Amino acid sequence: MKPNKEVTIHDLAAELNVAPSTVSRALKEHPSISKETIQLVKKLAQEKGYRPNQIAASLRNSKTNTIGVIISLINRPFVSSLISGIEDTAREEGYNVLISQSHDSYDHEVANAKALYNSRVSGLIVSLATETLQYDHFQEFFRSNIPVVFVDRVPEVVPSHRVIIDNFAAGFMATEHLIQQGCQRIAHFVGSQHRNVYKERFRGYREALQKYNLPILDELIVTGNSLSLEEGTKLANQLLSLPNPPDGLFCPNDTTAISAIQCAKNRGIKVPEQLAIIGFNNDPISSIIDPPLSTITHPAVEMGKIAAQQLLKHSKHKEKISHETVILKTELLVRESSLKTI
Amino acid sequence: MKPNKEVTIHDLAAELNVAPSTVSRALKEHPSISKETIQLVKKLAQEKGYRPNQIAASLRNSKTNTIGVIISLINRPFVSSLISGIEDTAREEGYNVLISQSHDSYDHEVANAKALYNSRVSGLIVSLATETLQYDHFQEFFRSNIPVVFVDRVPEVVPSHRVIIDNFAAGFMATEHLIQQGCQRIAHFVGSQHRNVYKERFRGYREALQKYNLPILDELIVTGNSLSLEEGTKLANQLLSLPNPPDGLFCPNDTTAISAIQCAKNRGIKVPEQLAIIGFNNDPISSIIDPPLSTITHPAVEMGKIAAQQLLKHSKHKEKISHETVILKTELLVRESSLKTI
DNA sequence: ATTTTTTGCACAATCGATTGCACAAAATTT
DNA sequence: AAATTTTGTGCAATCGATTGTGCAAAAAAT
Repeated sequence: MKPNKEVTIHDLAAELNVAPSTVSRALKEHPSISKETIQLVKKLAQEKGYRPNQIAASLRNSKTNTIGVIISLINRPFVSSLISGIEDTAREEGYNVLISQSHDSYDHEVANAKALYNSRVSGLIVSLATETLQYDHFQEFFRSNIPVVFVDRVPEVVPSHRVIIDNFAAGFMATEHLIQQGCQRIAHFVGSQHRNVYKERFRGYREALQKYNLPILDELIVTGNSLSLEEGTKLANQLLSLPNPPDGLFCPNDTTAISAIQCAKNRGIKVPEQLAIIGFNNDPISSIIDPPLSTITHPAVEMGKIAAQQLLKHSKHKEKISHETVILKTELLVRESSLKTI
Repeated sequence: MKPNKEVTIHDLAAELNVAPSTVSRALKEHPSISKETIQLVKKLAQEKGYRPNQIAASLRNSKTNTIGVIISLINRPFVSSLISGIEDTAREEGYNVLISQSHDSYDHEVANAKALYNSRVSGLIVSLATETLQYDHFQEFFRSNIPVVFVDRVPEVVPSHRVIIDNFAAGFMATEHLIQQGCQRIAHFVGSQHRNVYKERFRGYREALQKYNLPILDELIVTGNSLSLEEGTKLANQLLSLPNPPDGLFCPNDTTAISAIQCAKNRGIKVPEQLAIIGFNNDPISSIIDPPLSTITHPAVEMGKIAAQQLLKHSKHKEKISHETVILKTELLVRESSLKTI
């Protein structure tokens, strides 16, 4: 008994007095191999516990059956749901998933892209770092015909496969909802304007105000970067310290919306009566906080699934040209934090 | 210009009129290669954009520099933090991270273990599925001397590397805290008794009661399985419908503690005055809910980092024998949900 | 000026699976 | 019965990096 040794096709071949090539083909049920041989090979493979060595196959085929993923930080509700969707779909199809975090840093993103490229991933799913402004680090993938699918935070200039939501429509919808609740002075936390998601949500906000003939006031538009809980608190305090504070607030994520709710409570400002708040993402926390947070649903798991499906489709069929963009549905989820009337 | 072709050491070798083996050694600064040659090779490698093919190296070395991870569900605060820690540490060391979700199913866990084994991971980090009762699917790793590190939810019978917290002490601490707040009838949501984490927390609960001469009452001990938000609500309702309801509750996770708080609020039961509640994990949500939830801190990110470090250590040094167990600190985090006295 | 040691590099096998091509035996056609 | 086609396998090269062994040239020792 030599338990440490892996069984290879050569071992099987030797035992059956056939060539390794025959074993290889038999295992794949190649038409030019007789049924009997196929039976024989498969039976022995089973008995001896043969496991195909993916590495060897990968080397030979220059294909790894592995999907690389670059995201900002796993440790965020939206992101972990996204990955969950990717992983489920990929594994069903026999693909592995290699993940890497950019920590929202451009340098990390570049390094991770290189590492994944060197690992010869079959495809790449990327949600861009906040910092990223140029996209040269994906060129090698394009050149090598390795499909890249961008999700959620996508480049605006690079033609590419994308799976996104309609951030403009969602931003518009959120703002319009606040207007319909009677808000007159609606504030907005602006995220990094390099990123489509925040830029578009902001645009939706502005267009909604215009449609209803409300002024766009600079003092009500405050700019954030990380949009973390801490930053949200800072921004909220800034707004609520205004001589004429807002009566509505559209936050581009739930995290800062939560900050705002807490900040308002601390200051004795009633939500939604004095300040109606709506967030974005429908994080689990949004339904827990008091008052429950109105928000925009974001189909994170589905987005991951579809991104993986797209990737596998392009990976298999080698459809090089068409750059597909899939736009997923979002919905306005009205809870108490924005419900002034009734 | 043929952009699709990858540069190999053979290309470099040909151009410099040296052997591929020399190039290989030069790139690794092997002592038997002259400084000048090393310079030359590195310069050309740089110029031609040479990228080592990990696959080829993996095949040759039977080492992939890839860590496999099996967890229940990425999409949970504790788990995503754990992975985040693993990924950061692994990548620093030049390792890739391959993730897979068991969805708390034994069958999935087995399938994932096989898939990762076939992918020839250099090591495996596992947090067991709730369902898992036997551990044969890890035998191949043990036999092949591939290090396996269990984290948080670890097998009790299999000798192995582990990174855990002292669940018994934590459970004791949480319960003792409630007792010290004056609770007399302390309830507990019991998780799956196959899993060390829930078993030990439960044991801590019982021992604390005994130490303070409080009775262990069956009616106050209700058993859950998924310990989800929904299940928590069900269990909480069950408890609060008792003729003589509890005045304290120790939940083995924050999720069910949140359910309990909301459930109590809905029934007009005051937390913590009528029902003091403490959770476990210190999920982000725990500080947001009203009242803020007392809980036990769980160093998820650190746990991931240490698990990865342990793995890499064992992977590199081939220290086969010693099965190390690392126990991380947890702390009682008292917030309002359990604070009866001043 | 020899002999011995050191230095620097090349050769060739190896990791395990894949695949184009060749080729003998069997089946079919004339 | 001879010629042709089909069927089933084997051979050998390939993917790209690694490494033990061997050998010539340069350096050091005699």
